[in-house]
Amino acid sequence: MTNDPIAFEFFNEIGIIEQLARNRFERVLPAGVTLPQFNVLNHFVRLGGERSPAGLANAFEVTRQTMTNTLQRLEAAGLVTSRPDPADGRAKIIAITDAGRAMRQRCLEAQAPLLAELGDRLPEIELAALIPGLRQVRIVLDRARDP
Amino acid sequence: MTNDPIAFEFFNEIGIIEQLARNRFERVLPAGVTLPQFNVLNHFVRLGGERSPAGLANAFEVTRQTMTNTLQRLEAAGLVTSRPDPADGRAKIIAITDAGRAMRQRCLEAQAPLLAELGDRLPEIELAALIPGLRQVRIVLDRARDP
DNA sequence: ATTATTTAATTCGATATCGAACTAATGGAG
DNA sequence: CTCCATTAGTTCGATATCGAATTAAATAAT
Repeated sequence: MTNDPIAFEFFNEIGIIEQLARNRFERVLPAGVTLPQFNVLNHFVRLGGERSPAGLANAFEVTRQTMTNTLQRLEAAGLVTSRPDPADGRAKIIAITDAGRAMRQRCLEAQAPLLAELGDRLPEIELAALIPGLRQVRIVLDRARDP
Repeated sequence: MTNDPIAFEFFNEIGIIEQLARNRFERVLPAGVTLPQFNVLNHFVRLGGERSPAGLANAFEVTRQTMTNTLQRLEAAGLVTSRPDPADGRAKIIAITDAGRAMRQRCLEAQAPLLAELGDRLPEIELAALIPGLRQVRIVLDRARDP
C-alpha cells in the first residue's frame, strides 16, 4: 500500500497506539490527575524511598524542565513533598505523601475496568510477545541519545 | 522484576519509545516544522488530492481542535491553503501548496541520515516482525473508541 | 587556591493535545 | 415546513513537552 521505509511504518503505529492509549487512560483517571502525574506517584509506591527530580526525569526519559513542572503540580496538590538535599546544595529530595499514596490507589481502582476491558480484547499473550522486541528498540533509541 | 499487568509493561514501552522517537525526529526537521505538521504535509503528498480538516483529524486520530491548530500554523507558513467547501457551508477544503511540497521534500532529506543511522542499529527485520502485532493492537484500541 | 567545566533546578516561550463550550450549517422527524 | 439532533470548524483554558537560557553549587584542572 505504501512503500515507506519499514521504520516509518513502525513509528507510525507506535505513535498512534500511544495517542489512543494515553487518551483512554487519562479519561478514567480521577479529576486533576494526569498520566505523567500518576506515573510519578506509581513509581514512588512501586519502588519506595525518595528521589531527586533529576533522577525522576531520567527514569521517565523526560527533560528536567518537564519533571520540574510535573513535580510542582504534584506538590501543589499535596501528593508529594520536596526538601533540600542536605548532601548537595543544588539538589532536592522528593517524597510521596500519604495523600499521594491514596490517590495512586484511587487511580489504580479507576483503571481496573479499563484494563479488564482491554484484557478481553487483547489477549495478554499477544502483548507479551511484543514486549521483548519493543524493549530492544527502546534500549537502542535510548543509547542513541545526545551523547 | 515488577509484577504489573502485562498491559502496563506494554504501554510503558510504547510510551517511552514514542517519546524518544518523536524527539529524534523533531530535532532533525527544518526549523519551524514540527512532527505533526510534517505528517500532514506527508499525507498530502503521498495520497494526493484535497482533504477536509475533519477528515485529516480522523486520519491522524486527533481531535478537530488539534487539527485546526496544526492547519492554522501550516497555512500561516504558506504550506497549505484553505477554501470553503462549495458543497457544504460548514466545511473547508485544505490543499498543499508548492511550498508545502518543497518543505516536505526538505524534511525527507533532513531525516535521511537519521533513518540510515537507525537502520544500522535496528535491523529492519526486527521492526518488521513487530508491525503486524502493533497494527492489531492499534485496530483494537481504535475500535474501542468513544462508541 | 583559582578557574573552568559540569550538574541541579528553574524560568520562559513555543507547540501539541485534550475537553468544554460556542456558532453555523446540514439533515431528518413529525 | 418546522424543530431538533448532528456535524464542521473554532475559541478558550489546562497540561505536557521541548529547547534555550539562567542561577547556584559541586567538581575537575591547572
